[in-house]
Amino acid sequence: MAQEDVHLDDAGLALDLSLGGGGASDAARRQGTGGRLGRDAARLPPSPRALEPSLTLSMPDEATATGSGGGAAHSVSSPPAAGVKRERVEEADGERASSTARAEDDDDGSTRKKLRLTKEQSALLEDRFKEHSTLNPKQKVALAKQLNLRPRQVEVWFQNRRARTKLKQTEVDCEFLKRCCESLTEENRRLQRELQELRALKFAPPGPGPPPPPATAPAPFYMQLLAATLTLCPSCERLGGPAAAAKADPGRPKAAAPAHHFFNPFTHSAAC
DNA sequence: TCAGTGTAGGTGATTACCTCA
DNA sequence: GTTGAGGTAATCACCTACACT
Repeated sequence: MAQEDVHLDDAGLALDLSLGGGGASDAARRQGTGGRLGRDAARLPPSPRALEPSLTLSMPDEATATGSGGGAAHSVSSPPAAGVKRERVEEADGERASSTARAEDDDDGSTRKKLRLTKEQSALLEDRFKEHSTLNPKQKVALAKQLNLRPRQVEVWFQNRRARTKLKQTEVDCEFLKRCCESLTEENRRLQRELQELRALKFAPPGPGPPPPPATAPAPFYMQLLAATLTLCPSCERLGGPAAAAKADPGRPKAAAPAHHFFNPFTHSAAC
């Protein structure tokens, strides 16, 4: 993605928004254009462990799930001479492959398998993630057992889910800031125009009739957004909104918020 | 219309590093 | 100060969907 910069020079406020990332192709990334290259360059080429195939493409109930004779293609013992893609092609019935708790290391040892969770597994993981974005070891083992996965797989799934959720939120935040900046720019232009008009009026000869009332522009977009998104400081628990205050401290009276401590949702900091 | 191909995006897995008890 | 567990960040590698020829 191209970098986008937003400047608000007119208002004496400058803010650069870099909306980067996601632009690197697989090929580019494989050539080491990633941001962590400096720290991780030493791990190229990949360690033997990275090349270890750790999982298989078998369904726990594939005999019944596929309902056809094509299920044998998932077998671990099938000759993997041509690598993973051949195995995918051989999934004639289109059933999504899944790793299972029974998964074992592949005999082949040349490439690691790309596995897909079933819809049911993904749905349950999503449900659990909505409840809690982290799992304690007990929950992890229980969920793994329920899904017929290894605890490590559940752990990895949650790690990736957290990372990608955060990434999406960052993108949303960037978009929000971008719109804020656009709104500020427009507001600044409007104020500049207004100032010019006032200056012109000051030096204009007095005319008959009362001066026109000041134009009441609607609240600028950024103000509306800020009002909608700013919450009160969670660290000092001085939450202004009734719902937020009740959530933070149900025992606290709703009116017991003497000072407003605005919380910046982007920096996760408060001015208190 | 169909097959082959290139590409972008999604996602499971790995690795290095950081934080904290 | 050391250690182990669990977290994040970055990345790899595979797979799929889709556009294009």
